[in-house]
Amino acid sequence: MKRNLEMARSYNDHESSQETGPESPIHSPKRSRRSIEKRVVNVPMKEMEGSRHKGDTTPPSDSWAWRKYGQKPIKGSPYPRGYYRCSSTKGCPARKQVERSRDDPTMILITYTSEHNHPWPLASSSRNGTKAKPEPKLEPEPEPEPEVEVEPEEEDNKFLVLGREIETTPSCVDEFAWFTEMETTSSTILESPIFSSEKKTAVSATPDDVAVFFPMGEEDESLFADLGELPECSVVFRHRSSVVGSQVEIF
DNA sequence: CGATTTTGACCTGCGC
DNA sequence: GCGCAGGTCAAAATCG
Repeated sequence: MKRNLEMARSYNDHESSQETGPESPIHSPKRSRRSIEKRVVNVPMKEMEGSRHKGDTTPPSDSWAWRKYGQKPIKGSPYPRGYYRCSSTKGCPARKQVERSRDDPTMILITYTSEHNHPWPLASSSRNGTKAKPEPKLEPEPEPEPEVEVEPEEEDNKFLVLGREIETTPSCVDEFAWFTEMETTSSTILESPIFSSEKKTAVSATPDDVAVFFPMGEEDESLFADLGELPECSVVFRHRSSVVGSQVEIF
């Protein structure tokens, strides 16, 4: 593997092409990490039974296509960390890191990463029907939640955002064309009951915050029960100019 | 043959 | 400023 100046140049090109490139910009090393949101999810190894591949950093299967682009040994951890990029759609900015928990090797730590303007490509991780029982782990004491607290309330297009009932508006849908594109171009996603055409994809918004929901059925709900309070089929993000690196820990 | 994974090099951010 | 650790790239290998 010879990498010379060409390599170094590609980094710069990548950086400069972000402004004019046709594709959505993916994360650039130079981009401030403050504009990157992270979401950490713990998944029991059990969940991985249905995964296509096995391995230390093999992520649990979900409704999204992920392509591995790197793996690194992490200092202090006996397990390497795998780096995955969303390949469901072209230019998808979402990424995730998968590693075994050093404290509990039976747990897989998944860190979803995306730029703050992009929704989290979260979806079911238990499509094989495996019902992992809810982890008895204690929920960390409620600390000031920087994120929008959202509760899925399936009632047509209405949803609760911070206790307020919000209704879907067409303009909101336009704003999330990213998702629309996902639905039409990814067969993987179409397979998911979450994205089935009959189900309404609800989008709600407030002037400052934006939350997107994918209402789930009862069985889906039970599937996600083990994921704590973050239903993987829901997506929360927001429009805020100053985002302090938010990180949500499940469990 | 196209898509995905592996793997080593390189870049960036951060702490000292 | 330097070194380390984490993150990313892309060629080569592998897979389906």
